[in-house]
Amino acid sequence: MSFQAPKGTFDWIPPRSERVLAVREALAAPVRRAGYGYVETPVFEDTALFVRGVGESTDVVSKEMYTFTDKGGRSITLRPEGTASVVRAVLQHGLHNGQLPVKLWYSGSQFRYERAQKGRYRHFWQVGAEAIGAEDPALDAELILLAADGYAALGLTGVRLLLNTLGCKECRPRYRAALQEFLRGLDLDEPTRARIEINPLRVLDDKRPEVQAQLAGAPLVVDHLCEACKAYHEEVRELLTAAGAAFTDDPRLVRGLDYYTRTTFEFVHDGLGSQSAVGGGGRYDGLSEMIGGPALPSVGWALGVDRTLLAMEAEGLLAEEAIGERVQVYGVPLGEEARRRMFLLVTELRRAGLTADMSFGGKGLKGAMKGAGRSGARYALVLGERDLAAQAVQLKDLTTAEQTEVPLAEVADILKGKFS
RNA sequence: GUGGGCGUAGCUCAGUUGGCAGAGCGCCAGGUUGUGGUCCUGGAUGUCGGGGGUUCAAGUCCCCUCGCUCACCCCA
Repeated sequence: MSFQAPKGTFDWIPPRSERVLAVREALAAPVRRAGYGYVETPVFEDTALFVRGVGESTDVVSKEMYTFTDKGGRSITLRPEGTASVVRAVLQHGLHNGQLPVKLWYSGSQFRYERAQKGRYRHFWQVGAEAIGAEDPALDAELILLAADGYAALGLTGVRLLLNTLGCKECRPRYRAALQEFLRGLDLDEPTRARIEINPLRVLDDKRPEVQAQLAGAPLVVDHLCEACKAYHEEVRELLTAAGAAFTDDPRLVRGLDYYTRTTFEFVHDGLGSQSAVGGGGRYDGLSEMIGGPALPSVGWALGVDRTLLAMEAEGLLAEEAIGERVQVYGVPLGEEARRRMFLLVTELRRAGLTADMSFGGKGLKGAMKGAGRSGARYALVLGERDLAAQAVQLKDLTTAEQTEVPLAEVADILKGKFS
C-alpha cells in the first residue's frame, strides 16, 4: 500500500462508522430538545483568534496547533477546539444583540498536533454546546444535565461527573498568588517550574506520582472563593442534586484552556486507556472580551465523539455490530436482459421508499445469492429468462428460504406491504 | 518532544540452533448450467515495513531508517 492516513489520524469504516453517526445524533439530541440552534463554523480560522481566545500560555496554542500561511500571506490555523469560533461567529453576526443567552450547538472536526495514543488523535470529533451571554447557575446546570442525558441515551453507565469552580477575576488572582507561593517551594523539574509562573493551576493536574505526592497540602480554590463565586457554585451544585445528577467535587480539576472561569466540569470514563475525559467544559465569562467583544458571560461544553465510542466499546455496547441489515431487498438477476430489468426494479423499489441493492459485476447465481445473504436483506428477488417471459419474479424470504412467484408489476406493492 | 512494545497474505497471527513462505478466517471458483447461510474440493494474493551488513544461505543475527501502537506530557 502506498498511502496511509496521516500520522495520528484514522478512518471510520463500516460497520463502526454507522455508530459514529448514532453517537453524534444521541449527544446532540438533548441540546436540540432544549432549544439550542445549530451552528457551523469554518474548520480553520485566523490564528490570532485562538492565540487570544484559548490563551498563549496553553499547550494547545503553544505547541499543538496546525498553523500555516495561506497564499494571501494570512496565518491560518485548523481549529483546535470549537468555543472560540462559535463566540467569534456570535460577535460577527451580532447574535448577542438579541435576547440572551444565545444557545448554539455544533458538531465537527478538531485538530491538535499531538503525539497520538489511545483516545487521543490529531484529528478528532466533538459535539459542542454553548450558552452565550448570561450569568445564571441554572444555565451551567442545564448544560451539564444535557450532556449527562446524552451519555445515558447511549446506554453508558460508567461516565462520572467531576465538578469544580475556578473562581472569577475577583478571587482567582489571590488564589493564584497563594498557589504560586506554595508551588515555588516544591522540588519540580524545569518545565513545571516554568508553568508555575505561566499557569500555576495546571500544575495541580499533573499526573506524575512524584508531583502529586508533593501537592497534598496545596491550597485549593474552594478555600479562596469570593462570596459571589461561592454562592454561584453552591447554586449549581444544588440544581444538579435536585435534578438527580450524581457528581463528585474535585477541587483539583483544572481545565487546559485559559478562558475558563467559575464552573468547570469533566465527564470521565475508565475505559479509554490513559485518557479519561469523554467530555468537558465550563464557564468562560471573559472569552468574548479577550477576542474584542463586549462582556458576555457564557458556559459551554464539548463532548468527544471518538472517545465516547471508546467508552461504549469498553462497556460492551458495540458487541452486536457485526450483523446488520444494510438493505431490505436484494436483487439477483440472471443474464444480461434480466440485469437491465432488475436495475429498473431496484430503482422502483427505492423510489417507493424501500431500501434495496442488487448484485453487480456479472456474478453467477451462486455469487449473487451470497451477496444477498451478506446484505442482510430479508428478501431476495431472483429474475431470469423464464421469469421475464412470464412477467414475474421469484420472491424469496431469506430467513425461511420460502420462495413464491409474483408478477413484476406488483412486486413493489407486495414488498411495501411486507415492511409496513 | 521523551520512553517501552510491535511490523510476515485483505484480517488475526505462527515461523525451532540461520536451511524451499505458513495456518485460521476472509475472498474467488467448482461440487449444484435457476438459489445464499452449513458442508466438501480447489484457487489467488507476500518488496517477510524499507536500506545496508555478516554468511554458502537471513523472516530469523548486526547497524541504520520508516511506520504503527501504548505510555509520559497534554486534553475531548
